[in-house]
Amino acid sequence: MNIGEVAKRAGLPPKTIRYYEEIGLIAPRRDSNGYRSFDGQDLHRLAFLHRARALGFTIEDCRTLLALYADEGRASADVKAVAEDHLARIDEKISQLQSMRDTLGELVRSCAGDNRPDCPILKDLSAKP
Amino acid sequence: MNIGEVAKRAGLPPKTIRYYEEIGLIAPRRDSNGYRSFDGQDLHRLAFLHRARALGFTIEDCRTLLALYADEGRASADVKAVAEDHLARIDEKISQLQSMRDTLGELVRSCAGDNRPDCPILKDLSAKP
DNA sequence: CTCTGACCTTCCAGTCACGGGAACCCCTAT
DNA sequence: ATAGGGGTTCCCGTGACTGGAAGGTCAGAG
Repeated sequence: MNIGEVAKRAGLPPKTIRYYEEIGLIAPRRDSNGYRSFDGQDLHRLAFLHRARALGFTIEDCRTLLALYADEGRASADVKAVAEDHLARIDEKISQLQSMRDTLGELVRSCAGDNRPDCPILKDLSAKP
Repeated sequence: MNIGEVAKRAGLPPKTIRYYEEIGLIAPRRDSNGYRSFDGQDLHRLAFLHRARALGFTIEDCRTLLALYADEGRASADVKAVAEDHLARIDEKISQLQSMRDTLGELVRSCAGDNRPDCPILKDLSAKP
């Protein structure tokens, strides 16, 4: 499989696949003409990466997860630890965003949004602490 | 005021303040020795920026908001529009994260987390579509 | 007067996970 | 022979900073 074909199947842009090779997440072999040649296992790893990235895991998390996946003697606790850390980061991010959203929503709600200059949003932003 | 002093008062690192000057968000005058010299208005702008960034506005949003703030003839509708756009982006981000969180939470919940290798998390990541 | 240490300055590099684009090579079909 | 649609490498840019190096400035201590 050439890169275009595997890209379509894995649902990742060719650029991203080249990048993943560059940082050592995959290592497809090369044809005599220099083209990357992907086999089923490469595709499988790429699909894995696609799914893991869609769940928000960082590239380094993905590296760890791929290593655990390849390690038959892994402990599921190690996988779970990675996922739990990530989950905690997501939760933190969500609560930050929700706090922003609450404040901002209140400001938006209280702003007339007409052609007069008075604006509680600007008033809040410029409030002395 | 030197940069250290204004940094403390505005709650921003000196590095960030220099960066804000570089991209034209502030323009403090300079002392004869080359040191930046901040007045009350500079401090006020920096506090404004600090607050706006804390609400998640991008730097370009901040630039717009500062311009609107300075414009006595502004329409509050323009301010509200910026805030509403931003609010929409936040909501989208939150729902993305929550969808990740739901999936990931389910996976974590179903993983034994012991020293056996079987792991539903890896199973999910490596599932063929 | 010198020295120390805390400031300040600029400039350069790195972050994260790619994306755009240039310049060039390869393969197939017409 | 040529046109097109692949592929390749390399370099730059993204957002919003952060770290660090190399060096100028200033106040107080000895």
